[in-house]
Amino acid sequence: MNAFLCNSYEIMTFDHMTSAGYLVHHMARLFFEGLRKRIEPLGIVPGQFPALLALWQQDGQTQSELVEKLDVEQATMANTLNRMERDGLIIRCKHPEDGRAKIIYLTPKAKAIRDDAYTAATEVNDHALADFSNEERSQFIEFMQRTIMTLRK
Amino acid sequence: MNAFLCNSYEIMTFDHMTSAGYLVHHMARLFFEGLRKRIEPLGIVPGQFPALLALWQQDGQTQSELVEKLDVEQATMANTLNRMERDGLIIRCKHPEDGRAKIIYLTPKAKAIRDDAYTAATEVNDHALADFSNEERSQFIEFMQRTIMTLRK
DNA sequence: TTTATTTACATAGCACACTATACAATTAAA
DNA sequence: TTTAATTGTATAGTGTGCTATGTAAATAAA
Repeated sequence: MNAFLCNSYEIMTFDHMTSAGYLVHHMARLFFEGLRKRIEPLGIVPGQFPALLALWQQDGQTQSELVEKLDVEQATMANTLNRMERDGLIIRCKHPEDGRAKIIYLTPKAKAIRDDAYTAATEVNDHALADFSNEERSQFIEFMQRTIMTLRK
Repeated sequence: MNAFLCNSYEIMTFDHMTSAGYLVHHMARLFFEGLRKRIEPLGIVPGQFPALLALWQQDGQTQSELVEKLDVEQATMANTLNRMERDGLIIRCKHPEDGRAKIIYLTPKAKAIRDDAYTAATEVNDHALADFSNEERSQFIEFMQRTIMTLRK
């Protein structure tokens, strides 16, 4: 259980139960799947959530603005937007001033599911932190924010 | 910044900066990429890490044992093992008693990189939590363990 | 003993992350 | 003004997760 309980260096191993990276990865998969099940009825998938959040907050952004805000690679964003366009969640319009850029607009379908999507995401978060006190909860959030700041450099 | 600062319900939005799921997902991507860069010289990729950890700890396990320990789907494990076999990290041998099962053994190549891989993973964790006190660190780890327990049901 | 169920594994198909690369439009330098 | 560098987007290729499905071997039920 604890590395210090090992009786020799030879059998002392990297412990996945106390590795931050390992735990983060495991958590991420569980959150992702929890969200997937809840938003499936809405016709969206977890990978579309960040872009939807940004566009619900402010419709009509360019791809590069979304890339900046969501901290994903440009190619990832382009592919995600392709699927969202295919699924009737967004349309891409020409930018009036910049011939390279395109402006992303939400369709009525995407606008309509906003509140249900918020509810689904909140449910996942609440379930995950059900046994946390309010103080623990905000401390956990703060720890994660700090970690992200550090890793983004 | 804070939902309570919004002056009306209408413009109050789900905040990605305080959503546990959003933060976990972002963290996971950053850890993943940090590890990727460090273990690339070793000839392995982050998705192989969990299986390698389990096999470094105990060589010669079946696929179903790994699936159980790593909490991934059987298909995910099978595909990961396919790539590991292709990359010369493991070999699959017939199980002496069970004709369905196969036993996974590490190759010398996989055994040889163990210590360097531990070092790489430790570096990522230490970098991510560089500004955490020992107490904060263990609290963070405990929060994540609790979250995983809850989400696994 | 024959049949049904369960178990161990493989594969197909898809989502979503990445790097590497290409190209056209804009902006800066010469 | 012509050329060079930068910017916005798209696509190809790959890794790693998922679900759904198929198959052979082992076990349970009949």
